[in-house]
Amino acid sequence: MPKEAAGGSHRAPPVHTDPEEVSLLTALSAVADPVRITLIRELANSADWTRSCGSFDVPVGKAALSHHFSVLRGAGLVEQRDEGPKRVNRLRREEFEARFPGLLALLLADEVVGGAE
Amino acid sequence: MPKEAAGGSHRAPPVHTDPEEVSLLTALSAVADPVRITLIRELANSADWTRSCGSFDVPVGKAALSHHFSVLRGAGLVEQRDEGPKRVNRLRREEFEARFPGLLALLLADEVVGGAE
DNA sequence: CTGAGTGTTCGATGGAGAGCGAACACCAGG
DNA sequence: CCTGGTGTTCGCTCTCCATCGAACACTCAG
Repeated sequence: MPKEAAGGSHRAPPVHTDPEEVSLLTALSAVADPVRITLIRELANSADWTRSCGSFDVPVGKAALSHHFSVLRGAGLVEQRDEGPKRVNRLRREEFEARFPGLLALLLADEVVGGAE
Repeated sequence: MPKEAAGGSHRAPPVHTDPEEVSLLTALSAVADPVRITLIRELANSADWTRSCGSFDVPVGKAALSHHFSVLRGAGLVEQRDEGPKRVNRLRREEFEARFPGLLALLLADEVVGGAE
């Protein structure tokens, strides 16, 4: 299936989902994963649009990482923008908080204790 | 093996987990399931100790149902007590709220409200 | 004691999704 | 142009878990 280039890579606009359109189950499922929790926390500790997808310290390959970001976008948790060859991220704090009050705070509040912070 | 001998007509005691000892991931995983969400909601709309396990309207057999209650106990969400041949339930509102503030409210708040369905 | 009702456990099955490697597409820089 | 860095997609594997049917355990009412 020789497919045309078009839909291929990260030059195509990232598909975003509005938090308002996200079901509760989708949000909970997105958030019930250790890797994604780590991503959200690291993202929360960084300024908006400063973290590229590859700059996160998680023990998975980039294929899985790309999948995780796709899930986070689908849950309305993360917004992405292309910046040169990189794709930078932003946590949708207020929008997500408006749809699921307290959930994001819960994820960040339960930070791992043990020093580096 | 020391067994509760004479006169002791006791069934296997339900194993409960204190919400304080529950990890965030465990709680989120427990809650990220449609059947268990239904159970929690129905339980929230009933008085404590008034609902037996079989009295819930969910489209699963009793084997699966028993498993779901086991998960809910393990997440510190539900407390059970044997009452005659039945096992009646209670939602651990305050205790769970203390450990995961806002989470229970989120589950109940989203009841029939429209997001994307 | 016997039978009905209730819930748990066991074994097996099916599907969802998390993971990887490789191939591909895009961008910036030499 | 070609190269290195970045991220997405595809095909595949593998593990986890939700589910069921059947067997078992227990309590209560006749």
